[in-house]
Amino acid sequence: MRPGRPRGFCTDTALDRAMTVFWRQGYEGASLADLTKAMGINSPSLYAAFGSKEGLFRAVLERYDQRRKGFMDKVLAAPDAKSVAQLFLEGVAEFAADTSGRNPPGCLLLQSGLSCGDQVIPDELARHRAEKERALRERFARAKKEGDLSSNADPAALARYLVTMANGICVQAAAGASAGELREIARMTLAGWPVDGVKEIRKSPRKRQLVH
Amino acid sequence: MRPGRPRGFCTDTALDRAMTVFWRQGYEGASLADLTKAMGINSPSLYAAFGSKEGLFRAVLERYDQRRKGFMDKVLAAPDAKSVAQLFLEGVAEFAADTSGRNPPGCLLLQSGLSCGDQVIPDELARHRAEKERALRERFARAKKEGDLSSNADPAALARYLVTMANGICVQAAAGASAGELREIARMTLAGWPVDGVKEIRKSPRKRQLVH
DNA sequence: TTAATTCTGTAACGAACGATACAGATAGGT
DNA sequence: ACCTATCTGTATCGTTCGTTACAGAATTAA
Repeated sequence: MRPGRPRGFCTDTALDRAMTVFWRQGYEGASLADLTKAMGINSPSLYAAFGSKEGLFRAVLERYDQRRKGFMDKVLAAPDAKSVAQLFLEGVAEFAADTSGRNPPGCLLLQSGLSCGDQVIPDELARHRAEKERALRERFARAKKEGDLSSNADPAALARYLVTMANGICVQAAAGASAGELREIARMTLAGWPVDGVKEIRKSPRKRQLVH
Repeated sequence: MRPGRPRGFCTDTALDRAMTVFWRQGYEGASLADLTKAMGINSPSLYAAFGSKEGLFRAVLERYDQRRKGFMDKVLAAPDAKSVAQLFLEGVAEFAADTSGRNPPGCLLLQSGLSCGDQVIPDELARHRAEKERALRERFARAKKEGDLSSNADPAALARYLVTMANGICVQAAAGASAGELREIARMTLAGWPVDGVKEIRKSPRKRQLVH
């Protein structure tokens, strides 16, 4: 064991509590006073452990990814592209509306800093979101090779479409939408799962648009 | 004319410049120094005209709605529900990616304060977004009465679905998505315009889900 | 001209911000 | 027991925040 006085708090617990504050108030709206109070520590302890407010934030983001990894793994392990989409969207809808735990509604990767005085924060968050899009894209590319996605499907477009809807769902959740409403949005999206639609629109785009 | 020294700046121009700052940096990330510099005035002028930072922000929101009213009117005037959806989503995609003017990419109603230390700001923004959802909902209810939307369609769900996707598109735009990518997302959504899908899924939900 | 009114620029206010200096407390290594 | 290393709490740092006091400039009304 390393010499010196041992740390008097659990790092992960502290990060979870800080996460709630960033989630609810955003990066800039979360003051050091708010954070230290929620984490149950004083600022010198915070700075010794995480270096700075931005350092704490990055640690929170890592912790978040770690906590969400199980979900993404389950989604990516689904047997086919449509199931991946379904698990993803329904899971996001469920997660975004779930306030049973410590988490506010919505998604940390959106709420904590869509815009900031310092562009570094939104950029970092966009990178984390893009990571999930990349995972979906690669999963769909595999699905295409394995044949459960048609040869003219566009994995990149499908992944972008899904994360776009997922982000929209999170925004709705942050604005107070109910779990039922979010589930319905996911269901509507999946009902129009665009693989067939894209094929169709390429064959006869005008006709498709005039059908009601 | 009212006595006293006349105002030395154009209110609307000042609001437009302030809008850009709020849009890019968010409500809390936009300091008074940033705002007065962009607006080309000193703080006493700002406070005389708008009362406070929050007052300025609310004036900016009104100005934003005013500038976007033409778009929503055009959307709502479309002849049928599908056209409304198409004009709305394609318009949002175009608008969110358009940086030819002063506007940053994305949407002010999201970027300026999805989360804040003071919950009043996110609430106010959510109210403005909900207003557009309401307009779409009422338009779809009319479409249902007029018969160009099937009798089992849900206007509220359709409106919620559309604004959810629109918000997602704005998030993607803020993260740097290209106009082409956003247009494609809009196209994919419209290709799966869920009125048919909802009808279908109610008749045979299991079957629909197994088709790839 | 004078009085009344409103806006402008300078300069500064108290409060809150993120970040730290420092001394005391608590551990391991020898 | 002693030195070194790390963490904790108090108390405070300089900066920036939103906001305003004040005096001078610019206008109308009489």
